[in-house]
Amino acid sequence: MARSTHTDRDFPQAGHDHAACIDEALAAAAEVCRLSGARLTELRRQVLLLIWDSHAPVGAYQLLDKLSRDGRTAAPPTIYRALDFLSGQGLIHRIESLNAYVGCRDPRRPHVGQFLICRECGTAAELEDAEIAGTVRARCADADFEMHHLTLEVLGRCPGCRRTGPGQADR
Amino acid sequence: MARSTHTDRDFPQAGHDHAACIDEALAAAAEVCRLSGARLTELRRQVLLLIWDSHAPVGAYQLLDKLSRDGRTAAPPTIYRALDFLSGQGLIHRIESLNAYVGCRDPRRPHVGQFLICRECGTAAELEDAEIAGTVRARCADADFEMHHLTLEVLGRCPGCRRTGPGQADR
DNA sequence: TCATGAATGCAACATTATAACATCGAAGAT
DNA sequence: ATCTTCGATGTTATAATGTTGCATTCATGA
Repeated sequence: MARSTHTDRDFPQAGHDHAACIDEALAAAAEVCRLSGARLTELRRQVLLLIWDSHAPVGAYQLLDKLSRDGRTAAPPTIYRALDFLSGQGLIHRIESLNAYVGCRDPRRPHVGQFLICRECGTAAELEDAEIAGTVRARCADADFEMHHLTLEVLGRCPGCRRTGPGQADR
Repeated sequence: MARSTHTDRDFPQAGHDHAACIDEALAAAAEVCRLSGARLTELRRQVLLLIWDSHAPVGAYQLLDKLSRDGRTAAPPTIYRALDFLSGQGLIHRIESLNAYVGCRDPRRPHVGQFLICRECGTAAELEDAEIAGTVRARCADADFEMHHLTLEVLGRCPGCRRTGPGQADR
């Protein structure tokens, strides 16, 4: 069966051009906020950048540490408000099974996130697969259940870590 | 499209015979533990019962309160150890998006849980749909990703709550 | 310039989960 | 029957994650 409409971007490779990811994320964020009339303040922009440090989900308190290291005073509400804003704009997703947050690769098109998350390197890839979403919707319809939000997270081992050998520790 | 092999039990109805659910859960638990050689102690049995108070996922500290009301002294590790044991035996599932725990309806057959969770009444229904699981596995294969664990949780509104009217508060 | 409301700073607190170590008790070995 | 052993439980403290409430600042439009 065809891969249907999932994103054309594959699992983030070790040596990819991450600066391009960051540039794209910032450009998309600016556009999304402009269209929605929301204010992408310096703080919010800064937090978004910190989240985009890598493709691995980051915890709220890790972000707090990073903010502090950047010289900004920050208490938990600071970061949680920024996270609320960013996720409200669809710029980031929360990974429920890790209590962590990751940048969205396609915020211009609203969608529910579907994630493959590597236990070894921490990297998360966003799937956004229409067939999965469709099947889940169909099952909800079967059950007469009104679907509001889907959480789909697969934990496992990414292509890169599989190549580097089998015996690594979890994280 | 056919419903494939998902469980024959539908969304738990308001007036169903819950005593039967409890009996079945206890019987299954006894059998599972007997087969695995694990010890279903009084404490663990008691916690399992408390979880089966309803089909709504319960938080660890709610369980602690219930245990205390039952006259048993209990600190957090008590409950978390029981939860670890029960989920290790496949007798309960953790709902990541709620930080809560719910009884498994078919512990004899190991599986990954897929849940429909009602925001209004809290009730969770376990799907265990082979088509969804198959599609997810296929996407992982496409991405050369080694799947270890799937978390699939749909938040929404259950048939019963839909019938009682549209304007209820979340929970 | 002023009024307004959103954004941020800040202190305290609530919730969820784990670590470390002591004690108890069931089950088999002697 | 008693001992030994190891898993299960008790207990205290603490870590990790998230929220409430209120004061202050700042951008924006009247």
